[in-house]
Amino acid sequence: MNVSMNAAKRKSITIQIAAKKAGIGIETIRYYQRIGLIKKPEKPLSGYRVYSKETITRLLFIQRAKELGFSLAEISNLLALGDGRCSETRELAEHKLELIKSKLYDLQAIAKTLETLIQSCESNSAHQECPIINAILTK
Amino acid sequence: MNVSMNAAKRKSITIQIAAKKAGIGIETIRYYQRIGLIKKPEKPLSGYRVYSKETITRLLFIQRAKELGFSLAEISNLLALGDGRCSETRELAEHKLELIKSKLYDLQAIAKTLETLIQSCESNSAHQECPIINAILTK
DNA sequence: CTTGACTCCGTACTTAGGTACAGAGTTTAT
DNA sequence: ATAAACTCTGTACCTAAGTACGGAGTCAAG
Repeated sequence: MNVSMNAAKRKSITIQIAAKKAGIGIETIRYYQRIGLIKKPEKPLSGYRVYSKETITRLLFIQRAKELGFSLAEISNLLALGDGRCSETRELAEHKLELIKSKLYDLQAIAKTLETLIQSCESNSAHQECPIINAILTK
Repeated sequence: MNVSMNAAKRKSITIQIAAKKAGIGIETIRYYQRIGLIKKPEKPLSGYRVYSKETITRLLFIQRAKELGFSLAEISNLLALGDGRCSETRELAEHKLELIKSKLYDLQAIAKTLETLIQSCESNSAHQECPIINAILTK
């Protein structure tokens, strides 16, 4: 037991701390390691793996990109691109934006249809055949 | 071999024909049977199951409701409600509409962010650090 | 009457993104 | 020095909505 070990003891980032900092679960980190999205820190001959700030940053990047609708596979691509291939990154983003816009369009149509159905249901005070069921049946 | 068998022979609806009419795959029909979403037609002691028009209607209903964003579990509920419980049907539809609206809202925010990122990337003619990567990193 | 197409049934596999757990080792606190 | 808490590893399990497959039976045409 020497001085450097004492220093390490005080603040080395274990997987639990890394998970907390990144706002995800431990098992999720292990899962990301399994699929190669992040790499495992080297394991000291005996003891626990220690996580670096870079790994935390990477985990936060992954969270953020997920919020933007990227899949883990796409995030993997983004991370592989890194700096210097800005145009490829942009292409990925543009493609994803197209998909999102198309999804938006579909969802808007669906919402509109549902709203119409609900309205017709509300004005169905006679409580006859349910207009929603009927409308779905007779597209 | 009698007269009624001849009549049946000419146009009985086998699973393949049912699938075609409903615009889905055979295996999907079997899957719906497995999860109890539709029931199997009675099987003649020897021979193939014959599908009724009602089943086709039900399959079409399922397709249509799926397009409206209902899950198979929800569709199962819708079908169980049937007629006479219009208000329950309306509640299901209203709940689903809320979910869809919230999804819409999220997607709009995502699209806006992505658009901004792509624009900043386009004006990055100096080809320095990729603004998209940076922006995701420094949320 | 045989061949090819179709059906039935049960089971296993798929994708995406995790989540859970058992058993062994390690570290920390008392 | 020992118990509690944590980690590591591998493997199994989960949801949703199918898809695939193997083997046996059935049906229709030539």
